[in-house]
Amino acid sequence: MYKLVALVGPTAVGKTEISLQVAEKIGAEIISCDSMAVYRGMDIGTAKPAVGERQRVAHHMIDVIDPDVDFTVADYQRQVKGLIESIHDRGRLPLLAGGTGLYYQAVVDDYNFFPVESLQPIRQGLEQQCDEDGLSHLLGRLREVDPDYAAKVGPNDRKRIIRALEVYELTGQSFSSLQTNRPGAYHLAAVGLYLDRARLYARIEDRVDQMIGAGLVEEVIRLRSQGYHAGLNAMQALGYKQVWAYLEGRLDYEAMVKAIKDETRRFAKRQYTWFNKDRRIRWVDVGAYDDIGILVGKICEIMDGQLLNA
RNA sequence: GCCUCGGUAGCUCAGUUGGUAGAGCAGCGGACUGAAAAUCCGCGUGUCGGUGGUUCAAGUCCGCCCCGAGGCA
Repeated sequence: MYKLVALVGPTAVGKTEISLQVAEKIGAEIISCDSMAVYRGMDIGTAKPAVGERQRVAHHMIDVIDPDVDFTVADYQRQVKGLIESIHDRGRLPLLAGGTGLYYQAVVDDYNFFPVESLQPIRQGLEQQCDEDGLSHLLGRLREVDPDYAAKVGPNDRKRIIRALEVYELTGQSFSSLQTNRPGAYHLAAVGLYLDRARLYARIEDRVDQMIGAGLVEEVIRLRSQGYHAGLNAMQALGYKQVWAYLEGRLDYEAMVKAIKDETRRFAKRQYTWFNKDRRIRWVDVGAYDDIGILVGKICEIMDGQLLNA
């Protein structure tokens, strides 16, 4: 069984520098656990580690595809599984570092994703039916083929209702019956970086201002000139979505900046909600340390302890 | 000094002829298996500036005080 070390936490908590130092100290390679850092050309708004930082420690799952390519949690998991193996083969440790809860969970709990050919035509058909007959009609159909999931999903959760029907059409099996996992798939050591809301929110505001100062708007203009459009999944990323709205005249400049900050704060809150659920994560209060070296030492100590007990 | 307007949730404000208060934004809690930085669900969080009256009952009426903005001297 492979060892897997994870460092998670909300956006702007300081993951990048801490994870670099942890990786250097424990001899790890970093596997980015970030759904938006996979896209090339989206650098400023995703706060990717700088090129120099990526030379300090080997990084994976950053800049792996262009923004108009479909990329899913299943793609992510498949690639990361391979990386964990090859990193161990090199005699190093894999450090899963980031803030995308679903991607983290899909790896550490080894979610079961069945193989499918093409899902877009079926999904688009369902989208169209939803527009024509209404979402409640689709929910009614879901009740017939997967009553468990129909009872669980929110009646307005269009994405999940459509997805569940899509899975049924693809596999002939109910969505809920296919949702299996293996929580003990790795020897896991997981640390969460915590910072109280007041300080985290102040950091978020600063960072958004910095991103804009560093040319976030110009980055989106460049993506637009390269032919990418606002409807892409990649462009739903925080910051990018609001800049597009600004460029298309749907938000004025001030409202754009406010929207990015507001949405980023809410995102950080959702990240806490997600990671709080995983009881294996040991939380470290970043705000309690003035010296990052001591903080890193503490994190490594916790990780060592978890790996020994595994 | 006098006059006017204002002081209600974190912010901006609403609050009929008196019946212990509600909107937006912000915030908080939760869910989450192929879009996840996505998507969805739930929750008003309050010395109504202070104080003394009138009243069965005061955010609403009266007195005094405090604070802010403007006006007149």
